[in-house]
Amino acid sequence: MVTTTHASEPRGPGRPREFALDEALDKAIGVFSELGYHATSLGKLTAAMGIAEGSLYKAFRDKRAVFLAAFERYLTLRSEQAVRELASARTGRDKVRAMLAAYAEHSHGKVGRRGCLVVGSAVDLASSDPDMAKRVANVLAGHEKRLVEFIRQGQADGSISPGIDAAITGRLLLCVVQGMRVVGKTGRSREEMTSLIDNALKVLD
Amino acid sequence: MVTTTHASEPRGPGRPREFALDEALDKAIGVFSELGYHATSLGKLTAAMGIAEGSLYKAFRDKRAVFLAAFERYLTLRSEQAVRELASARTGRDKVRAMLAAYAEHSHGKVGRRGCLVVGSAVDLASSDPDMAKRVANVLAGHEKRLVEFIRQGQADGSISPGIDAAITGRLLLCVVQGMRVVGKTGRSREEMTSLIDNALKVLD
DNA sequence: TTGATTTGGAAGTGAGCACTCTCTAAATGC
DNA sequence: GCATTTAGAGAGTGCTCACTTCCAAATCAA
Repeated sequence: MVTTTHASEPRGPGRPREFALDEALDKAIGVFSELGYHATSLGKLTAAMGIAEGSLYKAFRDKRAVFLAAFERYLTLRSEQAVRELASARTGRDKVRAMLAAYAEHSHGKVGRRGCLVVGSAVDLASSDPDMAKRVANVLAGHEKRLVEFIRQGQADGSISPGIDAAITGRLLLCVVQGMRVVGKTGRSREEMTSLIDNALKVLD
Repeated sequence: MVTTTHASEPRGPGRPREFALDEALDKAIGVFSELGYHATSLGKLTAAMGIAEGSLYKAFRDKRAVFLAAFERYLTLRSEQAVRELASARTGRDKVRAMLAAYAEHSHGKVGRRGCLVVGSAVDLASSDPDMAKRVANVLAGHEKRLVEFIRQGQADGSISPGIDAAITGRLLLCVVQGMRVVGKTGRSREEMTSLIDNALKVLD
């Protein structure tokens, strides 16, 4: 089977890997998101990924390396999805709205209960793993920067009031979307989350 | 010394407890908030609380019971503090502002990095401990209800626009404050957090 | 004082953890 | 086809975990 992200690798010697790395990582994302890093034992991890412990340690140095790979893949997937969902948005305001809508969709029902891997990392690992803390901080800073850019763009295209402070408002909206992820962990409906969007957009006026 | 919350207990027979329960719980709140439930070992817990394992198990059934007691005390302390900080607020708008300000004060610097025990519980225990999940959901629902009441009060006293939907706006503000706690874990300055307050209040117009 | 009762504290215990070893299977290259 | 290389899988390993046990110390009721 396909071994890594690229289908046609320049196959070397040795027995080929029997499982798809990315698919296994997708399962890992699920367990880590649901239980957090510390509560996820290797038994649960291998059971979810569908591979034996030995095989997992052939592919990754240790548990932390698995988490790191899952974390990076999570970011890639979410980023790709964001690009898709923002494609149709033209004005800066539409882009902000699309971003809020994307978070609303991820913050209700089963997926909402599962939670966000970034938020989970921030809570579970930030104090014990300085490197992970830095990564999480970078991700949130990136989201913040993107929101600020959307706001500036909106101020340029006229869809957002020129009177507001883009930096502060961007940070505020970062809090809104991260907060949606936390509140979504307590089991909320789609309507409860999507109804927030238009109200949140009032900070752009 | 004093053993429990009430100084003058009707002392029974036996050797008196040598440590103050509430003070020990305050230390427990610190460790649990910083590391989360699963990453907090009994060794770290007893070291922080300043008591031996045997003594801890005399006072609590198990680790979960310690966490539960710390959780309840955390809620009590925060609630008492909230009452104090809201005392001077007269209008509904002022009460909402005071609540945002309180969260901003807890979401920067060292305390911000330590994180919120409720948010931590939501992320670390919600999926593995249904009872804790329910407790967290109840706490957030309580905060939401309070915010909604403040908004309704503000609409009655004229400090908040009567045109807005109190239920939705209250939920939105809940996301804002919980999000501040998440973002605050990545190390933010006081100014970064307090500057959000006035911008967030625009959703009341 | 004496006996009952409870705490303090350290040593001990079984379970579960992350991780490794070993052996077999399956691929490539000469 | 044989040597080499890598993957798969399960048994094994040492360690840490939550939790218990045991005994000395401290207090109260008689």
